[in-house]
Amino acid sequence: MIKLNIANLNLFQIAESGQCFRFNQTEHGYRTIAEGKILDMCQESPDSITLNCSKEDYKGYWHDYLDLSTDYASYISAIPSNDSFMTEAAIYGSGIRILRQPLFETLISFIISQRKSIPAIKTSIEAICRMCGNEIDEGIYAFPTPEQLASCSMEEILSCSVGYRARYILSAARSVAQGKTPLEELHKLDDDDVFKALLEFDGVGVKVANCVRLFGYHRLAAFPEDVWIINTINNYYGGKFPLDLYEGFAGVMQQYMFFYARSNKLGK
DNA sequence: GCGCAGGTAATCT
DNA sequence: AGATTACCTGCG
Repeated sequence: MIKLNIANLNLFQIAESGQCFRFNQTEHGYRTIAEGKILDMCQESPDSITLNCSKEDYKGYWHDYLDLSTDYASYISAIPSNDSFMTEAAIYGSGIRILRQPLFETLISFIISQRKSIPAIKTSIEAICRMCGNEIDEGIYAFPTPEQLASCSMEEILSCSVGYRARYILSAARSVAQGKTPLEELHKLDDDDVFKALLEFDGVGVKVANCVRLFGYHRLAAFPEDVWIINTINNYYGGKFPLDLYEGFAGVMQQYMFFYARSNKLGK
């Protein structure tokens, strides 16, 4: 058990921020599953959490997964005081951190996300894990590797309620499994080239590529525009968000905006 | 029972 | 380039 005293980290806010689909509330706290590992977490106070994992796993994986080295307070204090919406939104979601999620899982998850509600996305992802992921613990399955998913038939993938996205999923899994698109290698590229490489996948457009760039590759400059963000910009920024004010960390602002708008059912 | 959901690609003008 | 439309299916 690891106890951390840290500001700007709220498990509820992260779970509801829309960046992750297997980071969910449990009886006692929160649980996330990533890279074949399970992490149980508990919010002990606004400024402290406990993690149920070994020191090795913490240092070797979860520390970076939870993005604990990034100073979010500095991003929040960089918000100009005349941007009253963002000031408010950042206070509201000040515990959000942008996770470093497994690349392949992030890619497939956001391909699934198109025109689906968040609960429906989660249902499909769990079905895929159960269908072909390793069983990590009793009834708990890892997200499949590219090879595992690529070896599934179209019918099997269709059975996970993904509809017309099935061919996108299979095509992406095959491309990665065959080494045609080496996801890990893309880490070396700059933001623009990561974006272009992701757009090569069939079924990946601007929105999904930006989500993978932000939530997988941790490129904080990426600014995914989904319906919540578009509505918010239309309603509160006159249709144009001042991206230049947030150069290099607009993705963090996107998260504050999304969480604030969706939690308060703004826009629509 | 029924519209819609964290979009994308194809097919128009 | 910009606008329009079909698309699977579970959730509310």
